Order: sequence, then structure tokens, then C-alpha cells
Amino acid sequence: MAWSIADVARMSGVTSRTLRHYDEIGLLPPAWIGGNGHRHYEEAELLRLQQILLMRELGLGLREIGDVLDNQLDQVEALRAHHQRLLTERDRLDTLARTVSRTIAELQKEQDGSDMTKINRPEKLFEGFDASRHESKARDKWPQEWEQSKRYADTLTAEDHERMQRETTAQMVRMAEFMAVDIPVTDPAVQAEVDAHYQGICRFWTPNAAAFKGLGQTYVDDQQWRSAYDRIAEGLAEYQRDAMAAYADARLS
Amino acid sequence: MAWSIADVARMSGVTSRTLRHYDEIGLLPPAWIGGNGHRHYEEAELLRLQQILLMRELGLGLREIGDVLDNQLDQVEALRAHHQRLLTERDRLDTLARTVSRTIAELQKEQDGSDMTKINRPEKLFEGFDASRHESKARDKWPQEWEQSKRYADTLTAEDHERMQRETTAQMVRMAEFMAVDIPVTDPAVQAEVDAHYQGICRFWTPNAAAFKGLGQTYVDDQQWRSAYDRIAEGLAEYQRDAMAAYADARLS
DNA sequence: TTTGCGCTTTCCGTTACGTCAACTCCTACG
DNA sequence: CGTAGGAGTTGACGTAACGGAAAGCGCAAA
Repeated sequence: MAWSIADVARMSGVTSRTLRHYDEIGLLPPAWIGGNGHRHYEEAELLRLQQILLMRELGLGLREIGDVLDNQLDQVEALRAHHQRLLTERDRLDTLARTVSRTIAELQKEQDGSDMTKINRPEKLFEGFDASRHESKARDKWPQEWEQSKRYADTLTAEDHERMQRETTAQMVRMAEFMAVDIPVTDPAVQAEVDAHYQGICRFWTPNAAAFKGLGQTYVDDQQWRSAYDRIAEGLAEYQRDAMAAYADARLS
Repeated sequence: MAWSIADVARMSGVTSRTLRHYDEIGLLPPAWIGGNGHRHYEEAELLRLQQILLMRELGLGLREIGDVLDNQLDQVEALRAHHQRLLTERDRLDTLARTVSRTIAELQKEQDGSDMTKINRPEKLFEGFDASRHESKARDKWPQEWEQSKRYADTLTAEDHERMQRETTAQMVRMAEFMAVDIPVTDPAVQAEVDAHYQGICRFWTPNAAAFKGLGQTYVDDQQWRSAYDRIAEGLAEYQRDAMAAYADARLS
């Protein structure tokens, strides 16, 4: 029982060109070649092709697949190494995406060349931003908590999500308005905003004074948060942090 | 003031070969070419090169960079589109890494061909696995909570992290031992294990009965958790879920 | 004069094939 | 028996962004 190259192509889903390529690089030579030069494959070749396609789908290079198949290298070892490469590359793209995101924000800041404190309206502010917020190293450390947030988030609709994002943005804009007219962070109106913020956080976590201050500092230190605040208005992250610290001192300790 | 190709290479950090390439594809022609064929660059070219390198670092293709620079296309628009591509590719790699991870687990299950319930010892069980636990879509939804876990995680050393992973694994192995000898999930010894698990979770979150059951179900439904449990012993995820449900009924409601 | 540096052009190699182009072989049809 | 068509073949070029090697030219010091 032998099959032609077109048969194999149909059965496996790859093109005949690909099979010829695999022959050319020595990855999958046909069982035998007819007098007219036609390639013929048998079951052994089909099995080998199956292995090849499996590893190919996992993203391994053809060279590496050949090594594993021919030199009897440990497949698990190869996959593990490959897995590591995938993670590295994923993290690289993750970082890159955040850098791009930040660059976009900076370009937009440049564009409107006013030197007074400027408050950006939230129309398109979070487009292409929401998915780039997190770092991959830390997100692997607390699966349980992450699971919980995932489970909670899964109960939300897209509209819910969008609405909450708008709420957050609106809160940031109100703070920016206070800051623009130099209202001190201890002003009751500002503290009322912080209180709303605190209540929002309490939906899934109740920080004490130190923790709440730490969270405020995060808004300044963390590139992603800072970028979000800076897009609303320059210096807003620090203003928010100071307001939160004042709140923590007055109401949480 | 003009500079030779080597001057520009030194100043910019790229190779002269690269500059020649950029000339060849029309991305950065030199200001003028001397009688001996030598390329000479002036300040305008340096500025253009600066732009090119900026966008190149962000991962844009040379073609696209040329389009932006020559046709005055909107840089922000180009970056936004690029950003989207980056996220898509990142997610693809993320998914791929998880698939590879699962495949490794399955290959290892195949390798030891015993048909009785087998408990895998945790020596190398989590190598190359810990960074592939999470899905990117959901992780973008709850920045605050994620921030908190990040802040907590950042206070941990690598040893802390490893120790906690070992603890988790040890807990899973103990559950597997109960399961292997068919101890019912309502057995006090099993429930004691679940209680330890519950206490661990309470370090950052206090689930009620329904939430705790839901978490148990997650261990079964979620590919990543399930894979981790299945690597210890087949069916362990379900056993754990049932034990948690029993615990929730008995102690949390 | 020779050596050597700096520069040039040209070409091959990298991945995993897609896409022609030109050619051969075999079968069916008129 | 000629020919159209289908299935197969090899060969070559293209992809992105250069790296590296080979071979040659102009100029200056030793």
C-alpha cells in the first residue's frame, strides 16, 4: 500500500510543495521513487509525518524536529527547552507592547503643546491600553488570588467592564480637576474622591493605612499606572498618591 | 559637517552594513556620495536615522517605518496598529506555551506505563511550568487586585517563592495519597488537608462556601490547574474539588 | 614599493515554505 | 493517432533584516 504525494497531501492537510520541501531537506524522504521520478509514501512515512506535524504545531523548527526524530533525542527535553523559548519571547513581546503603549502616550502628550496643566478627556484614552497593563513575572506568583479575580471578572459582561473602566477614568479626571486649580489634597472634596476610590477597592480587599499608602506609591512607581495617570494630566499620579496618603493618615490609622 | 559611514555607525550603534542596507532599500540614503563612492551623511540623515532606530526598537518593520517617514502617515496610528499586533502575537505565544506544557505533561504520563493510580513526586514537576499558568485576557481586567498581589509577591525572595511552591506541591501529594487508597473526601484527615488549604487562601482572601466550591471547580475546569493536578495523579483535580465542596458544606455554610 | 586601513560592491545564507515557469509522463477522447 | 488535460517533476525567485565573506579600489604611512 503506497500513496502518491497528492494522496498524502490530502490526508495530512499539508501541501505537496511542503512534502517536497521536507524531502529536499531530508526530513521526510519518500519510501521509494518510481521510474518516472514520482514520490511514493508508505505507512512508516505517514507516521513520521504525523510526528513532524505534531511538533511543528508546537512551534519547533524543522531542524530541531529532525534532530529529535533521527538522533533519538529526548522529546520532552526538546519541548521543555522550546517552552522556555516561548516564554521568553512572550515576555519580550509583553514588554515591547508596554513600551509602545507608553510611547503612544508620550507622543500624544507632545501633540497638544500647551504648557499649562492639561486634562485629557477620556474618549479614546484606553484604547489599546487595557491589555498591556501587567507584568508576566509577578502574575505567575499568586495563582489563587489571580484565579479569584479571573472568576470574578468572568462574571462580568463586556459592558460591565467598559463601564467600570469609564468610572475609573472619570474618577481620575475629577482628581485632575482638583489638581489643576491647586486644591490641596487634604481638602474635603478631594478626600471624598479618595474615599470613593477606597470603597471601590474594598469590594475585593480591605487595605490598612500602610497598604493604602503603598498602593498610592505604586501609582507613581509603576510604569503602567503612572502612564495611565499621566495621560489624564501631568503630575496626577503624585497628586493621587499624596491624597491617598492624607486619607490613610486621617481615616485609616 | 559630514560623517563617514563608520562615523555614523559608531555614533548610532548600528553596523555599517546596516547603513548600507538602509541605503539599498531607500530608507536612508546618504546626503551625498564622494567621487570614490564613499557615503557621507549630514545632520538631517542623523535625525532621520534616530527616528528610524526609535521605531525599529519598537518592533516596526523597515517598510512601515519608511512609509511613516516619507508619506507623513500618522505615527500614532501606526504604533497603535503595531501595538495590536504585538498583543495578538503575545497571546498566541502564551497559548502555545500552555499547549506545549500540557503536551509535556501528557508525554510524561505516557512514559511510566503503570495503570494504577500513580503519584508523581515533585522533583522537577514545576520546572518550566510556573510562568505559563495564566491567561492574558482575564489578567487585564482587575488591575487593582493584581497590583496588590504583585506588591505582595515583590516582597518575597526567590527562596520564598520556591518554598511556597514546594508547600503547595506537598499538599497536593498528600491529597493524592488519600485518593490512592480510596479515602472518602469527607474523612477527617482529608478535611484537615482542605482546611490547611483554606487557611492558606485566607492569607489574602476569605471565600464563602459558594466561592470556595467555585474555586474547587476551577481546579477541574481550568487547563492550567488541571494539568498541575493531573501531573501529580490522574483524577486528583476532581478529588480535590469534591473535598473542597464537602469542606464548604460542613464548615463554611 | 609594500603594507594596511577604510570603503566599496556583490553574493550567499538564514525559515519554511508560496508561487510561478517550464517540462515530462500517462490517460482519455475524438 | 494526435492532442488536451491532469498529475507529477525540478528549478528559481521571493519573503525580513541584515551577517559575513570575497574581491577590489583609493590613499597614506613605513
